[in-house]
Amino acid sequence: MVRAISLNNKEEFFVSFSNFVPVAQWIEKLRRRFLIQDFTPLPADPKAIEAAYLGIDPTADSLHVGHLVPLQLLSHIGTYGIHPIIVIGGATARIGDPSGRNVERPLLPEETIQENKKKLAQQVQKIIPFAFTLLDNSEWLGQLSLIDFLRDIGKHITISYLLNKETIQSRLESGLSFTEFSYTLLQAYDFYYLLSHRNCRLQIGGADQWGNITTGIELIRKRLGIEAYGMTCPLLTRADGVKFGKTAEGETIWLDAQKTSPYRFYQFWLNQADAEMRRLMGIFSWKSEEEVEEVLQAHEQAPEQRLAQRTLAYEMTARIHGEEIARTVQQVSEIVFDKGDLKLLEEISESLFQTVVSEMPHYKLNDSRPDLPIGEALVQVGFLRSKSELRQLIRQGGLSVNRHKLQEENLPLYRISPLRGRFWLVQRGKKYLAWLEAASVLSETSP
RNA sequence: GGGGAGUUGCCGGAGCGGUCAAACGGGCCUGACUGUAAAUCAGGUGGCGCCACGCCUACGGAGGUUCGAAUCCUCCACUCCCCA
Repeated sequence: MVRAISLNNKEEFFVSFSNFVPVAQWIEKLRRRFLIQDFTPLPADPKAIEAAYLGIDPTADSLHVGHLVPLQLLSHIGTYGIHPIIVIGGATARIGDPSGRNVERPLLPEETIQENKKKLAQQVQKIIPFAFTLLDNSEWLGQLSLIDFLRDIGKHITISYLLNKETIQSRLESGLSFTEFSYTLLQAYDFYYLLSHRNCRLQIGGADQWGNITTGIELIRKRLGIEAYGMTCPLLTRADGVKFGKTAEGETIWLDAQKTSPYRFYQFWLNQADAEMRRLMGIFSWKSEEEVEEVLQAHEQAPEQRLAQRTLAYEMTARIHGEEIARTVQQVSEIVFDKGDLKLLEEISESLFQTVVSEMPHYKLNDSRPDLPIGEALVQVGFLRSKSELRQLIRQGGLSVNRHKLQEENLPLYRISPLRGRFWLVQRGKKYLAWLEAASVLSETSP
């Protein structure tokens, strides 16, 4: 049985610390960055590891911010001289990993997986800042015949071993197909294959991957008599238990600009709580420990400046979307929040104004009646869900147009003069800002 | 195969013939306080309307009993538990 060294158990940690000095040093660094949850006993000499791998199944067409955590861990390990390997699970995505799931996954069509694979590969390039190897496990799993699999792999792992896995046990009652049950073995085979062909001895993953990782280690030990290693990063949750990378409303923050605009992406980081910043900067920032410390110190001097959030938000946006876009969305955020003066919006250049509009949520009217009531416009366009919500907001003073609190739902929209002849800055609550664009005068098709 | 329990709003969970658009808690939304933080407090949280009053749609699905059903009956579907 593979034993975990849990960081919750300090005594055990320090035992391992004294046993494996060089590796223990970088473990300690990673620990201070909150990047490690558990790991198996590791060899003292990092050369014994050579390469480390992380598997990602192309089950969606983009990575989201949650994926960044294991990717950062892998990257950091890379900086200690261990070659990173990313395995895109083209084959395993066709099966579906039951870990951390309480219902059977729907099977994905082959074309979708192929498209997802390409997109994820591109995104990974942006995240790992140096050379790494990218593989697709269909390369070897596709070759594997069922009979060979059962003889060579299945024979080494007992059912009771698998049934003891927490991820499998928790699904036994709610239903687990044989297909998903087999997933663990396929991932174990990945590890076995990578060790055999790439001399990769370390697998990393999220905490939910622990069971899959240790099965691989077990398989390698039994078949080859070689020791392999595993390491997991924490699954980030916020104080309230919501998965990190999802907003409170359940919206996922994707890396793909089409799915999550760079403005939203920037705002996501900017809105993080002070108390989380040490951990978040440790995990996500490439700044050195000293630099992070400096930022946090400065932040504490004047928390209202939100320096830590701004710093991280900029860094992350620049990494994923590029410096130029990062600068733009930062500027846009400042224009609409900090210096929320409408005059400024009238004064900036047309192209900058266009950028502001296109970066932010944007609703377009197609009703050009001159007496269109403002409330109706906002509901029609989807900014508000219903008239009930509209009234509710007005009653509480949570709705404004061009920075003026709205008090009357039936006020004709055009009574409020739009910015630049056709835009209104509409605001719901404190943070949700969007643009409402007037219907073009030519398309007068409304009844 | 036999016996038992259950399916309620975003979630958990009350309700067991009318006063139920459904207690309570969580979540979420909004407000106050602030720093686009946290904590706290307050209001709201099916939809619509001429909004302190009314209408429509809702308590797994389909029928039925009744002046009246989330609540009773029948059938169907699904879930869980115990015994074989």
